[in-house]
Amino acid sequence: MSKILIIEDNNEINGLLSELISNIGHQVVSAYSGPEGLRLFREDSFSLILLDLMLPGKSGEEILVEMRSNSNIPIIVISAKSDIDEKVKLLESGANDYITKPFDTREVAARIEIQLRNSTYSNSAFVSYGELKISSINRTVMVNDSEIVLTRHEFNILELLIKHPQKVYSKQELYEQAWDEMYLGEDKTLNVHISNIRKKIKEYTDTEYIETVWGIGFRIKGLAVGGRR
Amino acid sequence: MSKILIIEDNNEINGLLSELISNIGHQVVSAYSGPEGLRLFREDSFSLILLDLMLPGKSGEEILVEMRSNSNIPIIVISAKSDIDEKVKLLESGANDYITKPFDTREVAARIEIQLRNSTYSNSAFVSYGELKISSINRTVMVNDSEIVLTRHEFNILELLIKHPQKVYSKQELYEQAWDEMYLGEDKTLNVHISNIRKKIKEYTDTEYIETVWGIGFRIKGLAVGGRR
DNA sequence: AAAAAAGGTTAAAGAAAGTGTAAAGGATTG
DNA sequence: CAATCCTTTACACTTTCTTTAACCTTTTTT
Repeated sequence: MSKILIIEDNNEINGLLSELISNIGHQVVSAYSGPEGLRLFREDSFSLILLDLMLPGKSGEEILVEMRSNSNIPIIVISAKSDIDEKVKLLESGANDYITKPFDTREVAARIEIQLRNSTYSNSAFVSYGELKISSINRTVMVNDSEIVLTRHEFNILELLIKHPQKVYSKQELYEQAWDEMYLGEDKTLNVHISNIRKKIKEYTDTEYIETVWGIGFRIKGLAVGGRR
Repeated sequence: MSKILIIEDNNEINGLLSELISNIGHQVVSAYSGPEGLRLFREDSFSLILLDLMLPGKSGEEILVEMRSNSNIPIIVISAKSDIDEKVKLLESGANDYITKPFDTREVAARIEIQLRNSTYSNSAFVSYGELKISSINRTVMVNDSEIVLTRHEFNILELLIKHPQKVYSKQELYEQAWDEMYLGEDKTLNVHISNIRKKIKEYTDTEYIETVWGIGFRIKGLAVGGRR
């Protein structure tokens, strides 16, 4: 089962797609505007995105480019525009498929499955964040194009943080998700691992990527300048 | 540059596609009938196939099914039929994309690039990886031109690893795919097989090809790596 | 500004995971 | 139905990772 994000302002169409995706056994999250879609994209992690072009707040084109700048998640554009120039432009700037409205639900379902099938084996499934680039399939992390080798737990931790930038992970959440075990409070183990990850990242950059959130846990530090302490 | 096979009986369209593909920098081979296309597919190795549906000799549907039975090569169907049932059926039976005639050449170009971009697929009779050369059809493995004889499970394991270099296979994935049976955790069997494969490979080379990923599983070791701990 | 609380770092002991050999147990085949 | 080959189990050994513990630093509270 995959988690799919629908970005579509029209309530009816959003509902229709949502139902369709549930029916073929996937989990759905709906966004009704560009910024909302981008926020969800950044905070959560999805296997595929269905993107409408005409959106309030921010156009689908802009969203596509923004998502492509640090992820190669499959994106299917759904649009009422049948303008061929637009279509080609979108496909060239990174959309994986382009479906014109009105669409047939079975065709949409089939095209979703094709994308999901492709991305399972494509060894290019990665997410970048600043100088970091992480591949879940290869379980590798690159810092400025140099590979750093992380152990199992180290990788799990960094993967969680990078795939959900902005999100603050409590120590308990981090522990339970990276270890898949109960967290029994007051444990320095996690700190040691965080320390080790930081040390490895520092071999290739001076930027600090893991931010400590006092009294709570950790998160990936925002890239934009002007961070507070 | 990729090698692309066009299977299309209409001379004019075949020529048009052929020119288009050359223009975007790929190599083209043209077939004008189903059987001819299949023969070329078997004899040569391509990165992608453009398949017309209405063909003399053998229908595009049949060809699709036949190719899919033993290959994951990206196949783009190009058809005059805009019948939605047909379209869905084809997409579900393994086509990667479906373009209806008349088509825009730029769109075709863009869709070809998308397929090539996501696929790591190779249709060669042999897959080579460094000094290893593996033939799925003959179920043989050569190391520096000397054949090593692997048992069924040994071959299945090495085949998986080599066909998806870089990808880390968890023990569970490896077991379930090589045995086609449920993995019930904590099993040393896989390790013994890995060990045996390594031993056989070592008869003819000093390079270590199978890398252990601690706590996870195994993968084929990168050929030119600069990783550090 | 001192005390208290939370986090950071290091090194080393201990736990967990992986390796390779050998032999037992199954399956297959002539 | 016996011989053979493959798979699995067992075990002693090696490697790597995780955790503990001690001590240090930073931040917050009083």
